[in-house]
Amino acid sequence: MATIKDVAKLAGVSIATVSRVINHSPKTGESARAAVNRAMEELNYRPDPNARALVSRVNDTIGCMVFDVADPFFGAMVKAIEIECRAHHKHLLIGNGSHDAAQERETIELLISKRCEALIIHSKALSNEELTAYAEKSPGMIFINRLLPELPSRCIWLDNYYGSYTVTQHLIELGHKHIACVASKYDIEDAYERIRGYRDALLESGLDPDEITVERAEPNEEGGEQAIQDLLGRGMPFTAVVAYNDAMATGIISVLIDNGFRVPEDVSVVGFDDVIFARFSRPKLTTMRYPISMMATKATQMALQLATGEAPETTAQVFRPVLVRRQSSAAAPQETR
Amino acid sequence: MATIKDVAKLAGVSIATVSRVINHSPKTGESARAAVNRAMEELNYRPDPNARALVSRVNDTIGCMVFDVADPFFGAMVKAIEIECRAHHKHLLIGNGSHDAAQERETIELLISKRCEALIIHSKALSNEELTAYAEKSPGMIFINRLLPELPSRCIWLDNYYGSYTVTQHLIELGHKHIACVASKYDIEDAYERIRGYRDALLESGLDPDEITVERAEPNEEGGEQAIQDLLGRGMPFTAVVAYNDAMATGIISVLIDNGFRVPEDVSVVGFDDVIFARFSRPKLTTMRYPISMMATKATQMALQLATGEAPETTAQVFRPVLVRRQSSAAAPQETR
DNA sequence: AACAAAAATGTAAACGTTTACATTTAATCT
DNA sequence: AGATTAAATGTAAACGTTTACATTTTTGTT
Repeated sequence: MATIKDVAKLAGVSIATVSRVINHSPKTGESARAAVNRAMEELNYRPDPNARALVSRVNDTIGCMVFDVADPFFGAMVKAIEIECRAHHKHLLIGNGSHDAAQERETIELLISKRCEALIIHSKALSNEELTAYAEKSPGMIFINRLLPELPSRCIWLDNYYGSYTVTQHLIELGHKHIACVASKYDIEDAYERIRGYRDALLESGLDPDEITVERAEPNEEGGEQAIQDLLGRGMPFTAVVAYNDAMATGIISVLIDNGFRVPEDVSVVGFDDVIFARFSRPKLTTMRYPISMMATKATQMALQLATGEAPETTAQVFRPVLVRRQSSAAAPQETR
Repeated sequence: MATIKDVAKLAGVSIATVSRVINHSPKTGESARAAVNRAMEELNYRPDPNARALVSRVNDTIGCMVFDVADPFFGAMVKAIEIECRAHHKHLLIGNGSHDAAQERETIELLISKRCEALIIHSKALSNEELTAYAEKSPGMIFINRLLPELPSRCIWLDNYYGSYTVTQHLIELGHKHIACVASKYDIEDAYERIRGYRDALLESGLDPDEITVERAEPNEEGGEQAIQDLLGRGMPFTAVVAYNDAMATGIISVLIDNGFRVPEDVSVVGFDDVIFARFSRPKLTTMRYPISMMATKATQMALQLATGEAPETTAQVFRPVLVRRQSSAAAPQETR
């Protein structure tokens, strides 16, 4: 592979001039610039990013850790980051966290040792303390879907409480009195917040506190199936279910239909996230739209600003989900069962 | 950030010794090794990957281009690659192609100029010639879902013809006589192959060639919706639809149900790919499973072998999809309509 | 035409590693 | 003990860039 020296020789100039042409320095002459460009073209020259990064300390790379790239939610997140990176001519390095503390740690360390300029981290398994420690060492690190009390300006956060409260409220307005909640079994803050939103909505509308029913499971389709089976098995008389996310909602609906319930005529089911397939499941899912693309775009911009030394925000960026009414929620059935 | 010199000084040895310890060279003494490790620990030292790559010419990075990370199919693909990378302690650089020739070119160039050791490319928009030219310059480049006539040993390919033939055959066995095909509108080989498989299955079972009906659209949910609307509008009396992929199948089912058809009682619909949500749509999709994870894993292994100079395969690796029977296909209705 | 100022170019020293080769130290053999 | 060999360590040169500083060339002024 051709080096800067080859280009310099062919163009009949010094390597410094070549470097200046490459970097669009204003102090290069017209003729030299043309000769260098021709030589670069002819040799199919590409600057070695390693050598460049070694001296200039920038490598145009931003790193990203997500729970699982194969999950549509994170797919949307990565896509938004990729688009923003492309716009800034940055490259995107990616790793999965898999909700495993060891793996998250390994992935973050990897990204750091790669000297990424900016880092966008979606951590589920690591403690606030550990993440705060990382952030203090890495100036361009931003957390998405996390709210670190020590470092709010580095965080992008969703108002989960509001979301869960709103969607529960929606069901209450439809006349439902027996509303169950199917939550994630993991001990992370958004899970708590969503349970809290559900609970408060119920309480504030004067429903019997005994109606509060929370079933927890793995936050995917199988988890949804399992949770609803448990609920059904317990003989709870619910007419609506607030699910932790769309995947769980899908599993819940699946089991419900298999057991002879109609959705939404007999039971309403609402999701959370509004992932790509929420629109195409049957019935189409009523859900809270998690503005993950916007959030990821914002995260990338913030991370990039941090990397260039600007202090973009002084406070946490919190986004609000919005209710998307589709077909899986409807008025409560008459109390005849 | 600490450098190797700092470590050397603190450990009281030369930088060469530190380097040997880092790289687990066998010729280091016990005591020196201990001292160096202690110093590295104390300084929280991490070797600069740029400097390392500059001299040793390896940067432990593999690059990957897909159509769209947010698409579940590619999510699964990227995940498999990521797992394989992790196992080999490689980092994963990623870019979208977006089915746009200019963007694909830009992304590939980016990956090449980053000096990735291995490259896994899923190109839709670039010609065989252009891809072959890239591959000849980049020793570690592997193509997935592409069959380059000049470079079969660099390709991982799915037998699309077989898949489409098989699933059409499945419908024929169920007694269907009026089977429509909804294909991708893009002029890429797998689209052709799938149409060919559908057509041959029909022909070989002695069905009237006039029954061959191919509607082409964007290969996503909207495209499926649109294609089936057109078909419905034309008043074709079909009882089954072979869709290009699961997303289109989902859109097709959606419109069909909205128009009062029952799936599969009135119309059977089959997909292709078996993406994550095929199992959770209603009715569950009968589809051909595209073994994308296996293929991506194989691609990564091949790319890595190529990068280390081994010539792993001499012929194209072709995989076969397998029929997954679920609920969206059933026996043809009696001929009473 | 001579000179100053501005513009263009070149020289050489970094950047943080790896590694061939030289040197020192330790171990083994006579 | 001295010679020989093996093991451990050090020295210094590369890798391909960027960039401060020095030098040359061009332009403009008188």
